[in-house]
Amino acid sequence: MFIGTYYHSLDEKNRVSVPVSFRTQLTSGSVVTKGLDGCLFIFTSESWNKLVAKLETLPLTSKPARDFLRLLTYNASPLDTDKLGRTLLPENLISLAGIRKDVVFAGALTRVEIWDKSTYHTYVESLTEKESELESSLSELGI
Amino acid sequence: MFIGTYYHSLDEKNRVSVPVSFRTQLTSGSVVTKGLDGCLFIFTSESWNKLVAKLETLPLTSKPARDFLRLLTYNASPLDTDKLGRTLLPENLISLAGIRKDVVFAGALTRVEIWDKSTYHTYVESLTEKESELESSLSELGI
DNA sequence: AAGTTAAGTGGGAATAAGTGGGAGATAGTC
DNA sequence: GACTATCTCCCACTTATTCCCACTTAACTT
Repeated sequence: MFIGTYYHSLDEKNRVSVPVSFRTQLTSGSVVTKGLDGCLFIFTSESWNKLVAKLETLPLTSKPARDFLRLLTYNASPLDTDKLGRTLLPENLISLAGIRKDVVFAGALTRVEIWDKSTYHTYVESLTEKESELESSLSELGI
Repeated sequence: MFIGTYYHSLDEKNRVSVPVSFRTQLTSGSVVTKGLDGCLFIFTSESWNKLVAKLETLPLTSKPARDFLRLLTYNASPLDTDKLGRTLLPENLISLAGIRKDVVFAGALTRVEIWDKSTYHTYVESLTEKESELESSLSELGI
């Protein structure tokens, strides 16, 4: 289970430290890819394999299926860490998430999200503003 | 499993480097052929055999089935690599995919897709535009 | 409060990968 | 049968990536 927010910085070689408390769970086989709302998702190998199993059932002959598959796989990259706990973010993911230097790691239970710091703050502010709307849509979901 | 995007260039002898992370999986018996949406497909011998098995069950009397089978088989070619990890792309596949010099290799789980760089960017932009529609398919898959 | 330990960041060196060119061999044609 | 052209294999150079080490900062313990 991933919770909490951690600030780190990207160095000139596109390396960033993975928060210590996430490291034991992000074992070999974890995958980082394009997420939603402007962030990146890190899947554990377990949750990534579940997703892959579903994606592999998609028919080759369906255009929307191909589009969808490519959206997830083209930008995916294995999350490897060096022995100091850093991972190398691919250029395409850095630009997709608009990451400059300051990076935010945020735990979202089953996955970790990576944000550019300023994008993150803008998003969190918009969350606060919409809090009351959120409550009503949440009750519809039965929470 | 193939994931990620890699840029390489075609030299004057129509050779192109296969991304390192794909090489161990693209063993002898792999096949490159005309793909869909303007790219080429590379299948591993395993995924190629599965596809062939499906194609063989298609009724001879179905025109679309015949068309699809011919599309894949007429242009298929074994993917051989030299000892530096380069493969020679046949002329017909190069022109089919509109490849000039800059080539994109993109992993799509069971297959690798080869794009001309500018065709690739055009396609990815079109993907971005319909991203919100595609996101709704996420929930259909239970993601 | 100070020392010790763990974590974050930066730089440099070694290694691997990408690209281009050349030489040798084979096949086809005159 | 010889010459030419094409294709394939091999080598070398340049660029990129990865690994390793050191320094700094922060946190925790005594």
